[in-house]
Amino acid sequence: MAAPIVPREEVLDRLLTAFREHGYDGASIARLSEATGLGKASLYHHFKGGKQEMAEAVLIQSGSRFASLVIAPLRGGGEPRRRLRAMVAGLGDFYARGQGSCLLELFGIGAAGERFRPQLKGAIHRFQNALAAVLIEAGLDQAEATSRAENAIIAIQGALVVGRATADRSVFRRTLESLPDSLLARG
Amino acid sequence: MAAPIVPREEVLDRLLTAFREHGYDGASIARLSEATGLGKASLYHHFKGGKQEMAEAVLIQSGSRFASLVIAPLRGGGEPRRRLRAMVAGLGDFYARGQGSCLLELFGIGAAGERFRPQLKGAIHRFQNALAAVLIEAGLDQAEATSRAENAIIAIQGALVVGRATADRSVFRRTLESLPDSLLARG
DNA sequence: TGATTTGTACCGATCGTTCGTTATTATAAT
DNA sequence: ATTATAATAACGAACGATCGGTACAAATCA
Repeated sequence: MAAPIVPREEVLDRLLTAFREHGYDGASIARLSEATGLGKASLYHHFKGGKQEMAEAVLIQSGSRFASLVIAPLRGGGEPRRRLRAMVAGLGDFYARGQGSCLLELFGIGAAGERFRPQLKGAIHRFQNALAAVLIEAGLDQAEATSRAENAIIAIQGALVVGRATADRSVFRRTLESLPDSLLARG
Repeated sequence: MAAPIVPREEVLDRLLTAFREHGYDGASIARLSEATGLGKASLYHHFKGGKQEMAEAVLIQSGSRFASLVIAPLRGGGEPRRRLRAMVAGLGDFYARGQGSCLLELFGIGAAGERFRPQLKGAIHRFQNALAAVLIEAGLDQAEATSRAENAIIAIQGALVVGRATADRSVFRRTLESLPDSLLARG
């Protein structure tokens, strides 16, 4: 069998970058072809479902990367605050320090929104549950922990949007830095 | 002159809705034509600059609507908390209670991002300044007021993203409701 | 009438997708 | 060890449809 010139993981990486830069609609097959170095026909060889399957594959890879970079540190041992700081570091990596848009935003728009909603929904709830579990461990009751976890996710998404619109990366950095304190604050 | 069947404001309204639903790239001229009830030629007669001019006009109308629904209540008289609650009501209207995406997100992506960044940036700063002014009046120092105002904007944008991805409108409502308290909290 | 708004047809470019074909390579048969 | 087979990987070219945009004449008003 013929060996792939560029491994699948690398292809998915480049697809992710392209989707992040242009959104689902804006990322044309021509652009995805250029971004991956694969011809259009080759892309369809690997993703028979076309653009939608490419997006789904990118979502899956992105999900497992999020799991290892962000969720895993939350589940690890140690003090809650320490784990939250590890999560913050993971978030910084995952979002390329604020430069990378979130697929939640990009795939939540238009026709893409309907198609990918279940996966987006699942990703958000997994994150929220993992985060709330740490807060409960830190002494908060279930309702408060769930609420704060949701607020944290909202803050992360909002910081990405505002940071991108203003071309100011410090927004994202500052938001991340404030997360552990605001999550664990008493009251 | 031949009287326009549908007034300009109404046309802009429908364009806004279409842009909100599909994003800049996803909103094709055909869709915009269908959404407005105007033929392509009519659209190009009113917006000689094409799609970009339509988007700019929508941004301008959206900006002035935001000014009257959200900014104006902040500048009005009365207690700070009262004004913040009026702002929250205005935000609910402006974003159609969370159903309408924000042009900040939609126009911040891809090619649209570069074109509209100055206007997005300006809109954010006007909002932030008006919000911070109220907080300063309520006794906060400049730095803290500016920071809280930014966090509020981040929360609003984040709530729109998360609410859309999860198809849960209560996220936006709850975020709005919590704004006055979190903005005015002492500490 | 004269100015303006609109519908229709059309443009070249690009969209997502598929076709037909050629390299490359692991496996099976000789 | 050599050959044949089958599978995978890659490509250029083209598909019909739609893209954003334009030309122009009929229709609609003052």
